[in-house]
Amino acid sequence: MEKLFIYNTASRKKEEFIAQVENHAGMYVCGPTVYGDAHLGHSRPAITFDLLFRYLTYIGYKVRYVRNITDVGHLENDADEGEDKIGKKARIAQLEPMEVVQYYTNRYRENMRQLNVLPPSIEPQASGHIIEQQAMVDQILKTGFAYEVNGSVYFDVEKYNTKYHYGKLSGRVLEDLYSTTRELDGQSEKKNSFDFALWKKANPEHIMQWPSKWSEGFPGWHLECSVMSTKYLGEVFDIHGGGLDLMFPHHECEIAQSVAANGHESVKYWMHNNMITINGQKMGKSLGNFITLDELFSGSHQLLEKTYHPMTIRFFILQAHYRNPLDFSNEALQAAEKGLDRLFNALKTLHKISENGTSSAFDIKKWRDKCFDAINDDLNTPILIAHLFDAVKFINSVAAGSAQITGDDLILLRKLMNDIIFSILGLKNTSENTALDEKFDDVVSLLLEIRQEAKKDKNWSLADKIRDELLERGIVIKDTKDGYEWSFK
RNA sequence: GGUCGGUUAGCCGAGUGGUUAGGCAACGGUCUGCAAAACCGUCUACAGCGGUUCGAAUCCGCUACCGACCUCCA
Repeated sequence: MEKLFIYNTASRKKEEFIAQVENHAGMYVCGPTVYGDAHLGHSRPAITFDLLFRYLTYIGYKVRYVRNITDVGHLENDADEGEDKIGKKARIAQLEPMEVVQYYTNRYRENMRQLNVLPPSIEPQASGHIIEQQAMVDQILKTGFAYEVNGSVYFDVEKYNTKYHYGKLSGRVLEDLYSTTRELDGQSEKKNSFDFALWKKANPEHIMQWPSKWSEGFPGWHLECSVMSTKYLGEVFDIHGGGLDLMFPHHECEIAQSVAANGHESVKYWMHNNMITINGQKMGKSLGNFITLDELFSGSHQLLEKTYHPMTIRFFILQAHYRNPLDFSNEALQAAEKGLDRLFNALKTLHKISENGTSSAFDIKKWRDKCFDAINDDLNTPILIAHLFDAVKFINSVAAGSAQITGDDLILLRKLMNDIIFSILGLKNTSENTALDEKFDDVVSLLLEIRQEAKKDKNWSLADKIRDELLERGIVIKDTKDGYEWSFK
């Protein structure tokens, strides 16, 4: 099996991935809070961990991938005084909270499908695990790291920190938090402002609440991940992923909860993807500077110069390393689009060319090792893609007759290119047609056949007319050596 | 203010103590009725100032600038 090294946020080092259970890998990734459409930022963790999911599977692990849907307990603004995000949306839209949840969950899944992100093995919802969350609150109360006030239960960070280190993941020291954590307006029920809710008593008008021994209420946001990861992956599991912005306080709180409840940590490898920025600033819902995925795919945002195919987005994201920030721009996206086209054209060429020599001008086995070294090095897809373009150049040279390839090498190169591009990187051909498109393709092809005949008769005015008129309707004609190609503008 | 990270050619974006990352754009060429596309070739940068070293863009220090987290966030 390939030796995979991944950067563990907990140790700030690249570590060899060694599974808890041989040949099995467990992954938990923080999914979306379903109160709005997914934006470009959401695509990064989805694609990053989809890549990991695919790669672990590819190299032979049986992977259980859990990605949650947050549908309750996630508060707006201040951690304790804010309104539940789903509840707020439901109130404004005059819908049942679960209608909001269902609507945005469906849309999220559709966007993920478009990005060719595989569905996780399990996609649990917080609202479906209220009982388990209550059990964990109980457990933490029992071990003494939580306290109850007026029907709400809070995690006692200060007490926890006397025995363990609260802040170890994000490198925070509790003493600093005293001065940097914002004080709440009015009197808080909490002993300290950095304590966080495990169970919140709901106001009577709160539309999402469940009975419990403490109060009619709802679980705290951080709890769901601790509970659902444990339930489906065990008390100790391999990988926990999520956006860098969740490291503190969300993941820190998860660690504290697990340790308080079970006496030990659950996660072996913490992985965090970096942010997507726009004009150098983080793209986020609360900042109002985000572009939704639907807007990207349809070009309907004022910042967009054109529509972008979901695969362009995927390739754009894979061309940067997941731990570095990635800045959005039309120019960068269009560069990715053209590069991806070039890659797929070469792939098409690769299946057309045939053996043309007794030795190859390109050491395929060495190239293979370089590709896997790249991805094994903390999923370094930019390097991997750079290697793919080395192969592209070679393939084109073979097609042009200026390089040789043996039959065995051709078979090997085809397999490797397919494996890397489709199975591992999860890219899809952008010109894949549906049944409806085939009819359309037929009609356009008919016009282009007529144009070919006109060209043969040197009837340039008719040939140009067809080309120009189609262009006016958004269809671009490209003549090739042995025919033509067309695409939408 | 605290903590952490970053500053790479026109743009995006990797990486390494000494040898061309890659993509896009640009330029030159091949092909072509024209155009586009495609293909081939060219383009050698690492914020500033010190230090370590035979050698640093790569390690260390300082300065400047940028960002993330510290409140919900992918």
